Amino acid sequence: MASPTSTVENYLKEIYLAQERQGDQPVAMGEVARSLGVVPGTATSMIKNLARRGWAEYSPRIGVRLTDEGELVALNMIRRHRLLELFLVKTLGLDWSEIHEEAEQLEHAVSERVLDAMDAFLGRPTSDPHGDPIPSANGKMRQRKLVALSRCRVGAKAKVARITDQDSDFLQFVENQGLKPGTELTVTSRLPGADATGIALGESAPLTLGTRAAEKILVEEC
Amino acid sequence: MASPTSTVENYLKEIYLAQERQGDQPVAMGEVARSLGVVPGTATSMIKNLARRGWAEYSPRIGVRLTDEGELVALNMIRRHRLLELFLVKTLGLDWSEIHEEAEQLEHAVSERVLDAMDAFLGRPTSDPHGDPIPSANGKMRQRKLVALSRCRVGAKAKVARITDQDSDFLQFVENQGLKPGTELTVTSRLPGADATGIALGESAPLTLGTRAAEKILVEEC
DNA sequence: GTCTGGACTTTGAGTGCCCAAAATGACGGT
DNA sequence: ACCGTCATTTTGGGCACTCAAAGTCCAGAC
Ligand SMILES: [Mn+2]
Ligand SMILES: [Mn+2]
Ligand SMILES: [Mn+2]
Ligand SMILES: [Mn+2]
Repeated sequence: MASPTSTVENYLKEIYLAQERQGDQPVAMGEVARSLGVVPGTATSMIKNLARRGWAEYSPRIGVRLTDEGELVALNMIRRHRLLELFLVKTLGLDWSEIHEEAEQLEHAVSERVLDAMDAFLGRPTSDPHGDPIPSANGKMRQRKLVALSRCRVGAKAKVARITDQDSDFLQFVENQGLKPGTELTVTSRLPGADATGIALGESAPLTLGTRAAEKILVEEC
Repeated sequence: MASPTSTVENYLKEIYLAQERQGDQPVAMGEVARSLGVVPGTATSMIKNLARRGWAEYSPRIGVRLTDEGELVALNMIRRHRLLELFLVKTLGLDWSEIHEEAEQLEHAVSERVLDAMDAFLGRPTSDPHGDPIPSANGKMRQRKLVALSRCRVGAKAKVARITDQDSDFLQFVENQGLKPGTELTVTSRLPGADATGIALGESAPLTLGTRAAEKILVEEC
C-alpha cells in the first residue's frame, strides 16, 4: 500500500522483466541479486519486504513472483523508463546507447503529470528507441510476435523491430551498422558451421553477424 | 569530496538561498530546519556533516556558511532547478504554479549531459519562469538590479521581471491577473494609509495590490 | 547579578538499505 | 545412506537520515 521507495521500484521492475524472460517462472534470489547488483542476502531480505507489503509472493528456496499489485507498479515503472528513453532520444537528441542509465534515475523522479505531458508531446508512442513496447497508463503492454534474425530463412526480407540487449557497446555497434529498429534488410546467407548469418542492407556492403548477435536482433515476421 | 547525496544537495541549495536572502549572514539552524522541513536537531547534525565534508563552516549557536566548494554545488543545483522549471513550462506546457515541486525532485536525477541538452534546446536561457536568474554552468549568476513594485513612484511605467514567492496560490493569482514576468504596467496610485499600490495593465481594468503582494513583484527600473 | 524564554545541541532510538561471513538446505553423485 | 557443492538464508554490523525529548546556553528583562 504505502508508496514504494525507489529501491522497491527497481526491484519490482527487475523482477517483472526477469519473470518475462523466463516465461513467468518464479525468479530465483540469485537472479534478483544479479539484476539489482546486490549481494544475495540483500535480495532475500528485500524480497521478504516486498512480500510483507503485498507486492510479491516469496517461496523460500524457490523464488519470487509479483502479485497483481506488484505487476502494476512494475509496469508503471517500465512505462516511465521507456517513455523517458524515447524522450531523451527524440526530443533532446541524446545517443540511444547512453540513455538507459539516465532513464534508470529519472524514472523515479518524474511525476505522473510530467510523464503524461511527455507522453502527449511524443504523440502517445507504443515503443521505445530499442523497440521495446511501452505499457499504457493502465498497465497494458502490447506484445508483438517477433522473430530473432538468427532464425530467419535465407532470402527473407525483414524489418528490424527490437534490440534485446541494453549493453552500450552492442548498441553502438548496431547503430554503426545501421541496424536500428525500422531498418529493412535481406538475409543473404546462413553458415551454421561458422555460426553466422549474412545480411544485406539497402546500399551498403553485406554484413555477417555471429549467432550471439543475430539472436539479439528481433525482426517482424520473415 | 565524495559526491553529495540528494539530501546534501538540498541542504546546500537552501543554505545558499537563505544566505542570499540575508545578505551573506551565517544562516541559523532554525532557518535551515524550516527551509528543509526537518526538526532543528536534524539540521544541527546534518550541518556538522556538511562542515566535516568541507562544504560548509559551522559556528555553534551562530550558524552556517557555505565554503567555496559548497557554493559551487549549490549554484549547480540552482541551475538545475531553474532550467528544469523553464523546460517544464516552455517545452512540456506545465502550469508555472505547479512546477516547483517537480523540479525539486528532478534536479537530483538529471545528469550533466541531459541538463546540457535541455539548456541547448532552450537556447541557453538566463532566467526561469519566475524571473529567477539561471546560473551558468561554471557557477556565475547574473544579478539584475530590480525594484519592488511597492517602491515605484506613481506614474512610472514598469516591466515585471521577477516574482519572489514560490507559493502556488500567489503564483496562480499573479497568473490570473496577467502579471507574469515580461508584462508591462503603469503605477497609477499609492495609498500608504490603505497599504496599497494601484496599477494598470494594457487593456484590463486597473488593479490594486496590498504592499505584502507588491513587495514580491520585482520590476526593471521604474 | 539573577532569571527566564526561546534557540540550539545532545542523546537515544528507529527506518531503509546495504555488505560480509557463517549457517543451512537441497540436489545429484556415489 | 552419505558427501560435496552451491544457492540461499541468517546473523551481525554499518551508513545516511530522521524524530522526540532532555539538556544547555544566551540575550535581554528585571
Ligand atoms: Mn531505476
Ligand atoms: Mn529501452
Ligand atoms: Mn530537491
Ligand atoms: Mn523558479
